[in-house]
Order: sequence, then C-alpha cells, then structure tokens
Amino acid sequence: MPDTPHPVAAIAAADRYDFAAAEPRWQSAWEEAACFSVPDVPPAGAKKYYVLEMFPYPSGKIHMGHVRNYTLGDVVARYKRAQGHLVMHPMGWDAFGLPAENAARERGTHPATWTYANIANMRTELKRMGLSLEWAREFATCDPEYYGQQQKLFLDFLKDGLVERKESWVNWDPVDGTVLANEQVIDGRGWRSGALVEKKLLSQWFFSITKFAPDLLEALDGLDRWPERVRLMQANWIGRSEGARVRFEMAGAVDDIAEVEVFTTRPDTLFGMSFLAVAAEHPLAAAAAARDPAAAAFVAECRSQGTSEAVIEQAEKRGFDTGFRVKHPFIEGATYPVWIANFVLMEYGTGAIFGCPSGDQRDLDFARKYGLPVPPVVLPRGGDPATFAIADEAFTEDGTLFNSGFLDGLDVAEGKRTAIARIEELGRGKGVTNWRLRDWGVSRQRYWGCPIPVIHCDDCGAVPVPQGQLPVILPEDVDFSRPGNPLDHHPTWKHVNCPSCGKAARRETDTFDTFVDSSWYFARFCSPRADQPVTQAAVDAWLPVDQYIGGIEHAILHLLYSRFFTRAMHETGHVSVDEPFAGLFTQGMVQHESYKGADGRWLYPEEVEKRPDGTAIVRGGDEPVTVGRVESMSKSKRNTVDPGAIIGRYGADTARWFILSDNPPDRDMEWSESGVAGASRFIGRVWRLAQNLREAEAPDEAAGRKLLQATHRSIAAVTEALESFAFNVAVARIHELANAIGDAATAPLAARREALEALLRLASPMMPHLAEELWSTLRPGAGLVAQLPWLEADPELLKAETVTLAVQVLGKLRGTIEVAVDASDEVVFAAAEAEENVQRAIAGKPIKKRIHVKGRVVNLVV
RNA sequence: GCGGGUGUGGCGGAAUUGGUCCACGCAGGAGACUCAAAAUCUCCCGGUCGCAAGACCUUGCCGGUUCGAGUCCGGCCACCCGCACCA
Repeated sequence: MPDTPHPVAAIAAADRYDFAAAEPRWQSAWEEAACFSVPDVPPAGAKKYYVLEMFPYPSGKIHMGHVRNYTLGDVVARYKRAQGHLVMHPMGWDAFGLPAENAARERGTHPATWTYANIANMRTELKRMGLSLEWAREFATCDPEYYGQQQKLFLDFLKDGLVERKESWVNWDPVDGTVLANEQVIDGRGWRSGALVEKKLLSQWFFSITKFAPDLLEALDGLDRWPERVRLMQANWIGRSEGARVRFEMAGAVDDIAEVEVFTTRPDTLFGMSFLAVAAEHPLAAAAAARDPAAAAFVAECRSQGTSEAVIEQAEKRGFDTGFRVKHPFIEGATYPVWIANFVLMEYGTGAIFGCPSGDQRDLDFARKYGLPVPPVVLPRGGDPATFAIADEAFTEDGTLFNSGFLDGLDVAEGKRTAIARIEELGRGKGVTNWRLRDWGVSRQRYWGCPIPVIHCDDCGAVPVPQGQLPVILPEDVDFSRPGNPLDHHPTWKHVNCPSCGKAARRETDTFDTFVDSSWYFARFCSPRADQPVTQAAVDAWLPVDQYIGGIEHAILHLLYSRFFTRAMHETGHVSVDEPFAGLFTQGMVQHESYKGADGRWLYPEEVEKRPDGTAIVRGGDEPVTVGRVESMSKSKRNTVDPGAIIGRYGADTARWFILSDNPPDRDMEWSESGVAGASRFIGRVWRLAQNLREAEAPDEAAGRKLLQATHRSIAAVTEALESFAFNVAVARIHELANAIGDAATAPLAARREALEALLRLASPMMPHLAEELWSTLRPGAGLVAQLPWLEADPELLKAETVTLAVQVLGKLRGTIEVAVDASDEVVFAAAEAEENVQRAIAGKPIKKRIHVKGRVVNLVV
C-alpha cells in the first residue's frame, strides 16, 4: 500500500472527507505501530483473547459474505483490544479443493498457480478493508509447511488407533471413470458426462469420530457461548438413540445367512410387525439378486440412486419382495416377508429394519403402497381397542400397548423395557445405544489436497511414511487432460519402496478431505512457523478460540470435525483442551435482488437502472427488467456486488458501516445500493460535525450537561450492544448521538467536543479509518484510536430524576405520566388516576385492582 | 423426507426479555439554500374514522394463558440453512 503523505492542514481545508487518501494512510500507521501483533506466548498476566473468522476459500475475489464475516470479527477484535485484552486475530487460506482442479481442467492453469494468484489478489482486497489482522501469521493449507504438519498429525492419530481403513460407497461416473462429489451429481447424472451415476465400493481411510460420540454430545452442554440452535443441530446429528438390536431367524437359511439383525428404537411395537426391510447393499439383498434377475434389477436401480441422504430420503419409497421370510422372535410360527427397500440406509444401525406401519409413517406409506398389513399395537389414551384403526397417519405418540401378547396394557416406555428384557432372555438380541453419527471418511480421489502419508505394500499392508520422509509433497508435473486422479496416473510419483521391507510398493494416491485442513488451522495459527504441528506453550496460552465467527452453513460438519480433531490432538498429546471454540457466532447470508432481461438472461445489478415508479430498465436503454426475489448472492444469478467496487467508490468505512447497520448479524441481510449511500452520508456527516466544531455564540451550560448525559448514555448503550453482538443497535445509538450533537448547537464547545470524541471512539471498531482521521485533527499527538482504551460511562451522568410511566386501563394505553424515579405507589396511582384521558376511560367505574411496575407501567383494572 | 431456524410500517429493523409496538436508518412527501442541479439543512411519514380531542385496528395465520403477549403455550402457513465427497 503506497504511503501517501497528507498534511493535517490540507485535510482541514478540504470540504469533503478524502477516504481514498486517508484509509491507506491509517492502514500503514497501524502496521508501523504493530498495533495488531501479539507474541506466540503472551507475557504472564496478560488477558488473552483469540478472535477468529472462518478462513476463506481463495476463489479469486472476496465477496460480500467475506466482507460481512471479517467486519464482524474486526469489530470484536478492536473492541476487545480496547478493553485491554491481548488480541490474536490471524488470517489464512483454506486453499485445497475442487475449484482449483476444475480451473486446471478448464483453463489449463496449474492448481497451485491458480490458487496462489487468487490468494495474492484476495489478500490485497482484504487489506483494503482495514482489518486489524496480524498478517505475519498467514498461511495457506496448500503450503507444504502446513500440510506436512497435518501428515504428522494423521500418523499420530493412526498410531493411537484413531484411524481405520474401511469400505464405503462413492458416486462413480462410469463414463469419466471419476469419483464425483455430491454436488457434481445432478439428477442422478454426472455433471460433465451426463452418465447415470453408480455407487461404487472403495477402500478408504476413516477417522474414528464415533469413538468420541458420547463426549461430543455431552460436552455441548458446556458450550454456553454457542448458539442454542447450533448445539441442537449437533446433538441431533450425533443422534443418540436407545433401542435394541434384534436378530430375526430366517425361515430357511439363505446361503449361509441364518439370521438378520435389525436395530430398532421401538422394540415395544414388535407385535405390530408387518415386514422386514434391508438396504440394497445388505448381504441378503445380494443373495436375492443372485437368485432373481428382477431383484438384481431393483438392487442395480437403488445403486444408481446416489449416496446423498437428502436424495435418498426424498426419492419415492420403493421396495422389492425377496420371497425370503423371517420368524418373529415372540410369536411362535409367525413369519414375515423380507423386502429390499430404497429408504433403508446401510450406514445406519444394521442396514435392516423391521417395519411396523401403525407406529411409523414411512413404514405405513410403504405398507399401503405394497398392500402389507397394518396391525395396530399402540392405543391412544381413551381409544377403543375394538374400533381403533390406522388410516393414513401412523400413531407415534405414547399410549397403551394392545394386540401385543405379554406387552398388553403397558405404556410405550414400559413396553420398551419389557420387550428388551424378553429379547435378551431369549438370546435374540440386546438393548443398545445407537448413534446416528458415522465415522468420518477422509479419502478423496483427487490431486489438489493433502497427500495421505501411507505406502501400500503387498506384504506389509498399509505402512506409514517414516517421519524422516515427511512431508509427502504433491508432484508438480501432473496431467489434467484425462479424467480421474492425476496422482494415480502419474508415471513415477506413486512408485516407492516399502519403508518396512524394502520391496516395490505404492504410495497412497488419495488425498485428504479438505475438512481435515480446516479442522486444526486455528491451532496452527498460534505458532504458524513451528516445525511441529503446534508448540505446546503457544496452544496452551491461546486456545480455545474465544470468539469464532462464520456462516451458519458450517453449523454441523466443520464445527463437529474441529471438535473431534481437538479431542484427537489432545489424546495424542498436542493440545491440552478438548473444545476448540469457546464462543461461536453464526452470521446470516448476504442477499440481493435478482434481475432478468426481456429474454430471460440474468443481469448484474450495475446493468440495471431503477426508475422512480419502481420499475427497472437496462441501463442506457429501454429494455424492461424483471425484478426477481431477494436471494443469496450467487454467480449463476448474477445478483452479486463486488466489494472492491464498493470500497473504491465509497471507501472501506462505508462498506463496513453499512454491512453492520442493516440488520442483526445472525440474520440474512439484503445488500442495497441506497443503504450504502446512506452509510456514506453518515460518514460525511460525522466528518462535517468535526469541521464545524467552534464555540457557540451564547454557550448554554444546561444544553452542555444534557449533551454530556446523552453522550454517557450512548457509551453505556453502545458498549452493551457490542457485548451482545447487536451491532445494528450500536450503529443506531451512534446515529442518535450524532443527532444529539447536531441538535446541541448552543452547548459549550468543550461539551460538544467531548461528545464527538466519544462518538469517534465508540464508532472506531466499525469505522476505524475515519475515527483515526478525525481524532488526529481533534487531538494531535494523542496517539492512535486503535491503541486507546475503551470509554466507560460516568454513572453520575446516567442518572435520571424523573421517569415517564405508561398508564393503562384494562391493559390499554390511555396516557402517560411523568413522576419522580423513586415515587411511591400512592403518588403514582394518584397521578395516574388524575390524568384526563385516564379518567375518561375509567368513566367513574370502581377500580378493582391497581398494578404498578416501577419505571414502566401502571395498569388500572375496573 | 428428516433436523434446525426466521416471520414486526412501503423496506431493513428497535423493543430493560411479560410492561408505552414501530427507536435508528432507507425509501417517499413538503420546505429552505441555489440561476439550476447535486450536496446539505428543517419538518411530516403504520392503517381506518374524525375539524379536533381522540377512538378502533395492527408484530405471518388461527386459538389459548395473563391485569397486560411481538415476547409464553398449542395448531397451521411461507421462506431460509444443513443432510456426511461444495467450501
């Protein structure tokens, strides 16, 4: 950033705030003063505060979501710094991932070239925002210095039994010969080839996150600075459920399969069984397919359904009767058909369920569709057992069991206990706790990711790469002209000798899921250049992150994986904490109106001109524009606004101010051009307030005191708003203070000056450049606002002598009265009843009850 | 489909957590300044009725609890986020 000298006198003479000159100047000043640098290990007694925003994927340009995210974090960082904390506020890049490979295939640019060019550009853009970041800690996850340390962590996890090799299903594009991500599967077809996607079984690496399931669930209670909804979503995702595993004996073994095990949370409804259903990947389904071409066709069809749970759950529920039958564990002689069903998930429970249509909506829909019986077994309270029947809605609530043999008369909870006891007695299964959470598959068949540091040897199996050979670095000479994983068809890279026996062996060619990269970066920031993953003293001092800020879309996966990683790093001796993020704030998305031209093509906002009558036309023409709904900014709909253009035109403070002022930060916000213009006007207004500071002709002490009271009320209100992340309210309170200063033309200069200086300091976390600019002219030589302590309200000036009470009659507002703050009930009621409009409302009726809430309201009941 | 959330003027929203609904801003209207425009400054601005005082209605919809409900409870509707290989 060029350092443009700009003498104070020149600024004062100008009639407009020159943000383009001022903003880079203050950015350099902060850098020179090293305002935002902190040591890896803070000095004894320092109050540390770690502020972190989710680091960006380097897509090429920052977008408004980034501006919002990093502005929010910056306000917190600057505010906490002013409060006397030693604040660490780093930035880095989540730099591995699919888009770089797509760019390589489409444009022939190497992923590394593309990624580092994007980072360079985005770093420049972020710097223009004036964020209080410590750039010395910057790294990208695609730096070998970072991912090499990640490989060490993986090997430690492997040694400690936190990693497993298992088989799992992937989306397979049979034409491209490529594994597809879920987002690359569109309507069951590969996005490039258009081929019907198949499921394919691959051997892959898994992190044993399920080992921590109980702790990950229980520890949510301690995360009291996390949004309740995120904790709820995580709890539901981990999904602890009590139930039973029950083995059903086959009525005639199939191959060597003599029984099928199901998991159920409703063992009490076993007498309501109608069928048994298995997943298409279940061994019984395979056995059926081997015997019956129709079964094989159905299994093949399920296999083309993709691996995404959302797709599976929304697909039409379908099944195939295998002809096999199982025996009921309780009812002598009863047998039930075994179906293959497309909604049974192999990954959950045992891959098989027993169907009780009267007590489960999905089972009921299935039974109705295929004409299976629906025996009711739970009678609603007050229901008549003789006539109760299920129509098209299953009964899932508590009731009394009936038609259920030894369970008759019990309620659901007792029924569960009794049924489990009997199952265990019969040796047909047992009560178990089941978890929805699955182990975390981290293998990806891609080039642009962290290589998994393992060598496969025919004799020794999977052998860890020895410490001395780390890091395993990605080869640079890769060929993207053919589909599939370039690492796999690289001519030499994968051919190595087994570290154990020395024979020819193969490198693992899979790379890590990019969620691995982002699961420990917050720890690496504490000592970003260390030659081990983390240094103990640094992470012990700085972790956990005190305030983490990012999008709600990461509420489950990223946050859960990071919580797992921290536990795994604790277990392997790298960190001392279990929870990575003590405080979490989830921001809403940035949205904009969308526009379409006459021919239906999407238009960018800058191509559209709004007319006074509310209609819109294409700028510089007469083509009508259809204004669409407000939705999340996306490139495909072109409803994006480039932050760079906004900052160039209005300055960083304006962009920051608007993005904070529009609405509460946890809600979606609508970017609007007029809103930005409004923010820009306010910046100009504050600047003018400072230019017009001179002694009043007839200074009025009373007006001065009033202004100071308003100032100190503002200090209290803004502080409270910032504490609770109500930045839009903080902005409103600062507006009010500006209005108060503007209205106090007769107040003595000293009072107006104190008020304005307070305004600058209260606004400085949000508009740091203007605050510095004006502070430096009002208080030359008084240092940087960025290094000043936060203001505290003077309690003496917060006191009020009187208070306005609302007077209600029968709960309806009929007037207000002004009373002393400490007025007694008698005085208050007398004043209330004397009020003219209140008298009219009472209309002479006797007052039955009088309610007085101090400082708030009086309610008279007649 | 399952899990989670949101809904208050023309618009974004505020509301000491059960106590004066609509602070602050945007848009709009009127005026001042100006040859004019921009910028700036002042005033008005939820709806209906009324000359006014004021009355009635109003926090997505329907019902309930309470002296009093945007806030608590029950039932719906709409939209948004996530669903394990997008990041």
